[in-house]
Amino acid sequence: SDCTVIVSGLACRYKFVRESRRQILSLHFAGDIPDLDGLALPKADQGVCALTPVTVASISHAHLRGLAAAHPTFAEALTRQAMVDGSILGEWIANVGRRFAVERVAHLICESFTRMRALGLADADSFDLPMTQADMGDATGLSNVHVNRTMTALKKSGVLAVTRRSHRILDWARLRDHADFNPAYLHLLPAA
Amino acid sequence: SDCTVIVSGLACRYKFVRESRRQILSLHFAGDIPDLDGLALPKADQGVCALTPVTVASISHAHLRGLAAAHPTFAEALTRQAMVDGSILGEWIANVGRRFAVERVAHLICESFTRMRALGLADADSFDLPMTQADMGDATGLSNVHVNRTMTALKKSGVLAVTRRSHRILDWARLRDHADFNPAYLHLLPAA
DNA sequence: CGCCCCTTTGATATTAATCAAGAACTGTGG
DNA sequence: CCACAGTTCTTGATTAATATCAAAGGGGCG
Repeated sequence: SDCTVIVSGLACRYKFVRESRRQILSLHFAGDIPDLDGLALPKADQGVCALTPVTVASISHAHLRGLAAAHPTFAEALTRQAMVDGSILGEWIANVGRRFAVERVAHLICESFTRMRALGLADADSFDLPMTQADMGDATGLSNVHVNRTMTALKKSGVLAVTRRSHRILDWARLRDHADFNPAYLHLLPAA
Repeated sequence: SDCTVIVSGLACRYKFVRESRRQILSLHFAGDIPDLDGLALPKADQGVCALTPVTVASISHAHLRGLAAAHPTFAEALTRQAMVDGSILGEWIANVGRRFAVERVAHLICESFTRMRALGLADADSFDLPMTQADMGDATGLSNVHVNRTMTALKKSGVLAVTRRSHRILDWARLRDHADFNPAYLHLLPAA
């Protein structure tokens, strides 16, 4: 009966298929509330876990509901966030359903970079994506091995350089093109 | 600035990847509001279309907001529905990302049957799923050809009989098992 | 009847998974 | 500082899953 707010670090929601295959459903950065749906749905059907060490805060559902009742703007922000989450989930379905491996991985990188940049967590051209390649596989529906080969290909093609999970974007236009990435679905507010 | 309520027929949300590959994101039956997110998000980034002839009703956002303000129970139902939608999207990501073709197709059938049954649109053991196999492919991230082979396999294995898009469930337990289907994510209210 | 759309089937090509092993890195304790 | 143990990354060889291409049947409908 509490919601979790990510304060720092990287978390994700996931589901298991047949107790063995993990699929990551969404990534959550500072400010996100991965289990917001717990407010309206009694029993959770998806897991939340940390991909890096994470610091979190808790807000009771009661408290959250109180805030929403007292401040309509807050309630609106909450539902808006829920809708954005849904929009991102939709893009992920398209990503795993209809994109090739290179496109999927590139898309994951584009999305992470764009979101982190919007949060001030990324530099103009480089950022830390602190997940393992196995995690990236679980996010894109690929095997860890294939993620590795795909990353190698992206590096060779010169759009990206990676050292110790720090990613440097060498050619954003081409990376975006590899990924078929259009940030509209993130519904970021026009550059503040 | 209107929301659409499905009154009858089958609709879906979808996205295109590179203008050529379609991915269906969700199915919508009578009572659903496929574009509810338009309430909080100004520009839609996903399409809605009919898979069968559909009758719809329109409600203006203003009206909807008025109803929500006047009747907290209604507002709650709305957000609850949005959360359930999100939960279903999550299961679809897992379906497309981590399941084999048979599992995906079987899962689509299990979900459709369960949802239609909950709405009184399906018989105890048979129902109409009025989408083409190409549509099923777009919903599961498979080619129409492979959907066909998979359906053939399901029919041969004796869990299902299909005539003219009318599906008869011959062995629900086994079908559910083929699909790795657990209806928890649908958050249906305990049998009324 | 004829046409169009959908389904079915076969042959082949492509994509990505799996298996296996070795290299590089991370952090740990001596 | 170094040896080490445990991950993670990388690479190769092989297999499995699914796409694509092509063409032939069916069914409904004007």
